[in-house]
This record gives sequence, structure tokens and C-alpha cells, in this order.
Amino acid sequence: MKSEQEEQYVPKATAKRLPVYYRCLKKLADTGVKRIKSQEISELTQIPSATIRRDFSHFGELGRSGYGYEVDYVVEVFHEILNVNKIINIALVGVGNIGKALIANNFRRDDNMKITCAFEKNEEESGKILSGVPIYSVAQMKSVLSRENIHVAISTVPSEHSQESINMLVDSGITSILNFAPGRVVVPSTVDIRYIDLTGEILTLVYYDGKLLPPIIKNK
Amino acid sequence: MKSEQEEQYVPKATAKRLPVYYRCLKKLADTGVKRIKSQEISELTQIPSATIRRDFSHFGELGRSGYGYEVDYVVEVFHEILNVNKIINIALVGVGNIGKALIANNFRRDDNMKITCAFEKNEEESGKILSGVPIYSVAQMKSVLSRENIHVAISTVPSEHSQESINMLVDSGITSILNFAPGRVVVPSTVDIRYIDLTGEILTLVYYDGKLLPPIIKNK
DNA sequence: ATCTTTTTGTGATAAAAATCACATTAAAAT
DNA sequence: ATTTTAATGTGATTTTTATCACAAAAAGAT
Repeated sequence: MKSEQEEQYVPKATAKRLPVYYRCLKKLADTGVKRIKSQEISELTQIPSATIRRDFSHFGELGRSGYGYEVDYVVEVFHEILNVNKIINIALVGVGNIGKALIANNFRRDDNMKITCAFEKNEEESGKILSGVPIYSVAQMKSVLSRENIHVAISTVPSEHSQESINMLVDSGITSILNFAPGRVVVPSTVDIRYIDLTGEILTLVYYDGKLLPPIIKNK
Repeated sequence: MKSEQEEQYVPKATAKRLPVYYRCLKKLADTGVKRIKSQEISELTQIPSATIRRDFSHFGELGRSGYGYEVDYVVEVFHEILNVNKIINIALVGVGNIGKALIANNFRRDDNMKITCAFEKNEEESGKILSGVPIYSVAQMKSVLSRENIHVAISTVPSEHSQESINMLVDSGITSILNFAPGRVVVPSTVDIRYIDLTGEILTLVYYDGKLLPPIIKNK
């Protein structure tokens, strides 16, 4: 039974894993699996079962001792938590290679999020419609975003103009940003920004790989 | 002074930040900045100065009291640490929208990494050459990768076939993988895999936005 | 019913990461 | 040369995250 003073504090580390859980359980539910235990979720997600149980515990007592979790029920709970019922309209800034690929893809298998408009500096692109997504000029950003009440954006604008582009987004009422330019930009504390840093990921991957290959000095 | 032996373990959290530092300092060096203090790096990277100093300290005493850091020198050190001198050849699996965008982009501003070959199931694509990158059939994977001695790969193969594709990569000698399919796959402990999960990022962003959780960054 | 088995949820503990705060060192000023 | 100022590097501490390990609860077996 859920306690009355639930909804306390959810650790950031737990929040990061929520989409992983949701996807995993959704897939199970769709396959017709009715019942699952933390140990099995662990095998599917590569997250230790103790961590899974601890994470789940932040949202109430979702399972039953000696039984496990009712898949449908837990999916329902996570569905609620992540607001998957509400449609998220996303604005895209920067219609280059990556931007175009994102539009073409447009979260096809995620029915609750969609890029609904895009902005591009290059005048040759603006005015066009790609895969049903209208490309506007950056000058139109503020009016379009406020009119359509969008507050989530993805920026694929190159580093040199990243800060500039993010400033405009913030000024247009955007509060959540995913930035493909890895250079850190300054935003007000009311705005949340995350970075997708491909080069950085590769560098750290290789950094660890280099550390693992030779006679390891991994003591403690 | 720190002994060579002590320069052993670098925390994962620090390793993740290394590319951010490197990029920031490189940019400063290129702009002609000769000297910088942790406080200023903090403003540029949004990472607290104490964290920066602690991170740097894992690689020796890079700075001087009452002065700060010699930009050129620190860049040199990070350059060495991250092996930026060594060229990283990357294999790409899955030449769809995202795959094509990655090839077209091909880490243009990062002169030490490059997609040098790609693999695609669809027979219509294989045999072609895109932006100088040859597209092979997946059947050729093992021979091409061992011949070219590549051990880093990016997979943009959709979730349904993700595990299958990663199995082939591992079998072909790949040890570092960046996977654009967010569903967790199983790999041997000798292989390092990271995930780029756009949908997940958006979901957590919006989750926090709903919670109006304060993303406090203290610069000091 | 009763017993055995299973698996949760969570106190307790450990490990990792972030942060504080300042002695120490070096630079800059006088 | 001496004093003042500045900023590092790091012990100490706090906070966050992960893990252990098991009593309690529920399921399933007999």
C-alpha cells in the first residue's frame, strides 16, 4: 500500500533509469508477460536487482513478496510517472544532417513525442516542409513557439552558434533542451539542458579501453 | 609531489568530464588565452571549481598556487591522457537516417576520429560509397573489421535487431560500442557499451520539468 | 491448515562523488 | 626583501548512490 506522504524525493540516478524500466516492462507487457521478478528485470536491463527494487520502492510498494511484479500494473504506474499519456511536442533548431535525420525519424516508435516544427538559419531551407514538419526561419521562433505552446527543444546547431540559438529558445519559453553541441552553454536556473556528446562518448570509451588492455593497475 | 604509483585510479565521474575539460581548454588555447584559474573554467563549463581542481589533481599538480593553470600545458596533458594524437577508426552498423547523417557529418571537427567503414543489411545500400565511406554487407563485417583492425563501433540498428548486430560486432573484435538503440543488450565483460537514448533523455527532461526540480549549479 | 519456498522492501553498510575550507605555495605589490 | 594577495591541492566532511543481507509477507505445495 502506498504511504500518504509519497512523492518525496526521487534520486537523480533513479530518474535516469526510469525510461529503461518503462521500455523494458512495456515490451514485456506487449509480449504478453504477466508476471516478473526483479532478478529477471535485472537480466534484461543489466541493472542489479537490488537497485531495481530500491528504485521501484520510491513509487510505492509495486510488487508482492514471493511473487514479483504484475507487469501490467507496473507499466501503468511508470506510464503515469513519466507522463507518457501526455503528448510532448518538440521544436528542432538546426536542420542540417542530424536535424534532417531526426525529422525523418521523428520518434516513430514513441507515440507520445513528436517534432512538430523546425527552425533553420539558412534561408534556402526555411519555408519548406520535411516529412510533414514545417521549417521556419529563426526569426519566427518566438511567435511560433508561444503560439504552439512548445517548451521542449532539440538543438543541432553547431558549437559556434549554440549559445546564441539556446538564448533564443529560452527567450521563446523553452524550459527543456537537448543539445547536440557538446560545448557547455549558460542557461537560467529555470531551464534544464542536457548534452548529446558523440565525440565525448567515443573519447571516454576509448580512454577506458586503453586503460583495460595493458597489465591493469586497477587496485583500491 | 605525486608518485607514479599513486596516479592509479581515475573516478568514472571524472573520466566523463575529461572531454568537457579538453574541449574547453583547447578552445581557450586556440583563442590565445595563456592562463586560467579553476573559477573561470567553472564559468565556462558549469562544473564547480572544487570539482575541477579535484578532477585535475588525478593527473598531477597541473597548476600553480596564486596563479592558476598554464592553458597550453594543461591542454597538452589532456591531449596525452585522451590519446587525441592517435587516430580512432570507427565502424558504423546501420545505414538508415541517423547512420547516413553520421557519415555525412563524420566527426568533421574532430580530426582524430573517423567513420571508415559501414555495414548495412539492406542489399540496396551495400556496395555503395557515401561521402567516401564504403558500405559493406553485414556478412563482410568480420573480415573487414579484422583486416582494418577496428575496435570501436557505432550501431544505429533498430532495437529489434540490436542484440544481433552487437553480437556480430563483438564477434568481429569490437571492444567499444556506442548504441543508438536504447534497449539494453548483453555483452561480454571485456566489451564496453554506452547508449544514446534520445527518447529517454526527453522523458527525463520532461519528468523533471513536471516536478519543477531545481537544477542548481553552484559556481564558486 | 500448515509448512516450505520465494521474493519483496528496506534497514544497515559500503562505495563513490561532491563539496567545504584552509594550509600551503607561489605570484604580485611594495 | 618583505608583505600582501591569490589560487591551488587536498585533508575532512557531507551527500549521493550502490550494495548487502534478511525479516516479513505472500505464494505455492502438501
